[in-house]
Amino acid sequence: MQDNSVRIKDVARVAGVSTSTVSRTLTRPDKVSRHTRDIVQAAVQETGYRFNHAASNFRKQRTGTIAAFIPNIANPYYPDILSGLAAGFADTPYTLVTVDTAAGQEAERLARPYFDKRRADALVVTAGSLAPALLTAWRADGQAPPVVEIGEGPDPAQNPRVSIRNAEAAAQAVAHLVALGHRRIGFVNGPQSYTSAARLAGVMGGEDARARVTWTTSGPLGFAFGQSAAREWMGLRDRPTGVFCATDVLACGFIGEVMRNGLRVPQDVSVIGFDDVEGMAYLHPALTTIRQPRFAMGQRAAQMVCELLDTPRQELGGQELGETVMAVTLVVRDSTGAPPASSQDDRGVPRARQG
Amino acid sequence: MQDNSVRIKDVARVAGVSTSTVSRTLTRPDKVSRHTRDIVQAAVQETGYRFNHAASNFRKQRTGTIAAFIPNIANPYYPDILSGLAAGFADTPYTLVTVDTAAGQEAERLARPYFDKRRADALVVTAGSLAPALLTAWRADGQAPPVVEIGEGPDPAQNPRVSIRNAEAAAQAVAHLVALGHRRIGFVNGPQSYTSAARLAGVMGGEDARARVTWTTSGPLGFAFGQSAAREWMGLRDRPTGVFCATDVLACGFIGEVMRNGLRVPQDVSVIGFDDVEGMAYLHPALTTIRQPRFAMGQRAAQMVCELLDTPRQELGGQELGETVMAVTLVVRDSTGAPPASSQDDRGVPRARQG
DNA sequence: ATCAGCACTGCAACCGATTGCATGACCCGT
DNA sequence: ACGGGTCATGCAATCGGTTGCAGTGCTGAT
Repeated sequence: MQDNSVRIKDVARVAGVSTSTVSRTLTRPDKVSRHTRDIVQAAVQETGYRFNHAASNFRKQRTGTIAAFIPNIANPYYPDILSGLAAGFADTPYTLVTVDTAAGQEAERLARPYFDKRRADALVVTAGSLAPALLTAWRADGQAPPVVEIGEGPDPAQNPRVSIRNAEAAAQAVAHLVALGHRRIGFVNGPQSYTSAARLAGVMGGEDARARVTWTTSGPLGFAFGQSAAREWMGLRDRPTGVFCATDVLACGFIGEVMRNGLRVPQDVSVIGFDDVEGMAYLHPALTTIRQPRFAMGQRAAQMVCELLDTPRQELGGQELGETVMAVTLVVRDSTGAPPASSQDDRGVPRARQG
Repeated sequence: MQDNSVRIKDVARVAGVSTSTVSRTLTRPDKVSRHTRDIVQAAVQETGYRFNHAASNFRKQRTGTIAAFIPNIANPYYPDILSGLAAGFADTPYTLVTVDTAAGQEAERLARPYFDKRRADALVVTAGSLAPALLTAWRADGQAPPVVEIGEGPDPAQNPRVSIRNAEAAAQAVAHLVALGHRRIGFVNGPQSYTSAARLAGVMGGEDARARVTWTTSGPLGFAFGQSAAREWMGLRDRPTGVFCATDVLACGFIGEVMRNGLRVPQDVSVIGFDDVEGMAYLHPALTTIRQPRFAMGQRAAQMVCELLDTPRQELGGQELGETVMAVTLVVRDSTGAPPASSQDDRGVPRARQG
């Protein structure tokens, strides 16, 4: 009843039809008459046949694999993206393979092999996982499978992409601080990248926002740099009263260090993060942040991949899918508030000395 | 020079040998004469041939895939495990596929398909990702690939396993609190599982430790339950002065809520976590915890998988590999300290009313 | 009655590497 | 010089579905 060596030909024998018919019954039931279909299905039951994806994929010259590159799996930004991708591929025949490129450090060794149609049917590359130049070069190889990008990247997009408006979102974060009355604002940015450039542009965007941003710094994503940014901030003469961190993780490291030094958040300094990563709502203070719909972004990317793959080579495939831009949300929690009283009087351009 | 349609037979033609020879040159160079090998390798260069793993795997009736099941990818416990696994498989022909089983909720749909040699060459199942009963049942299927377990599980181990001594480690955490002078100790445990049972056993292990544990609770892993545990704790009459949380995430949620209510850590309550998850060292206060060597555990598991797969069916394979037990480390940071003065006098069995 | 058109099914080649078995060359001991 | 052994290599079947093409039978229109 359920031997491990049941093949399509065994089913065919039992059903008294050819393997072609069994194959068709399994993959395109509409091409087979109702009668035959029933017979074959009964035979499948009787034999305990289980479909062999590997063989099918091989014959079809596909892999059934989608590779997703992420810069650092330890960064809590990615789990939701991956869940979204997984959800998006859940009812498809595709298997998701996640590759941590160590922020691109190991890209040559780990990612390069996937730029080959025989290794993956499509690729999902998240911002920061691969130098854009490498992506372009490898993508041009001819052997490369289609790619879908997630996050900020070169404009216009070379591939279908799902993203957010980083500049606008960053501006929104700054606006939140300004609305609370902050007149000296700091910005802790991530390392040089399209993403950080966009966010910086957003922060510096408005005439009057720019005047209020008195301090910016940038460094590697991760708690450690949040911590050093806090140290830097503490050493400042006219400390910004509101600090926007380009990432919740940075914000978390920043807040921890600031509090360790006896300062209070938001009484002494307001901090707003970005991403709305898991857990930050449970800290004290709960982190105010800009939420990215990461799950939905992953899911949408998966959907794009499927469209790309289902669409026969009729058109350029990629170009038509274009870019899906998702909305972010300001999530106000407890890490932002009015600036300390001593700086309440400040207006416009910050003064050189604190009152 | 580099067409996408270069196959082994093209290389053979260019080299003037048979495909068998090319294949052997590629996979078992020692079976080919030095002379021929050079010729073939030159032909490989010239043609730009790239090996087709899918075809190779298919012919060899393997998949080249190792599936790893984890309960929840959003839990910061797993990234390091996955990195370790990835590192362990880095120089092997295996591809790691990560499957989030939603704590086993979706196991039937997501994990079951992999219990089939045609889907994966081996499985890595982490504690909590799959009900042990399902694992046993599916494993017995005959079609199932070998599995390696990570974490606590049924004793004796049915499969090769890498683990830590959860009971001892938990006892160590309690001992740390006791050594600091705590006489009323609380334990916030995870949901019912082999892991939580072992930790509870450890907590309750010693005669005198048991007397000191005045409160235990258990619930789902995650920040939210850490928070509710804190609320529960705050409502207690004779609050434990030291609390051991079975997970850093629980500890984090616990501390956040406690501080939000104006209490200080460790001045008012000491909290020790478990795992040493990323980021917890940057919080305020930095979390004292028991470190699990997660990366090494993943790496060791990968190594076991390879041994299992390399070893021909000569012996039972699994049984001989047994269990690798790794050492944990107490990492003392700032979330634990002496109990508050008001409870310093407490000795031995806690009193019913606070002095 | 005839035939185009359609629906269904079978035949057999095919995806690309692997490998058991056969072959031929050559070596060695007796 | 011959039988047995070793080494290197080639032949061809094989892994398990898939699919282009051809064949069969039936319907409906003329």
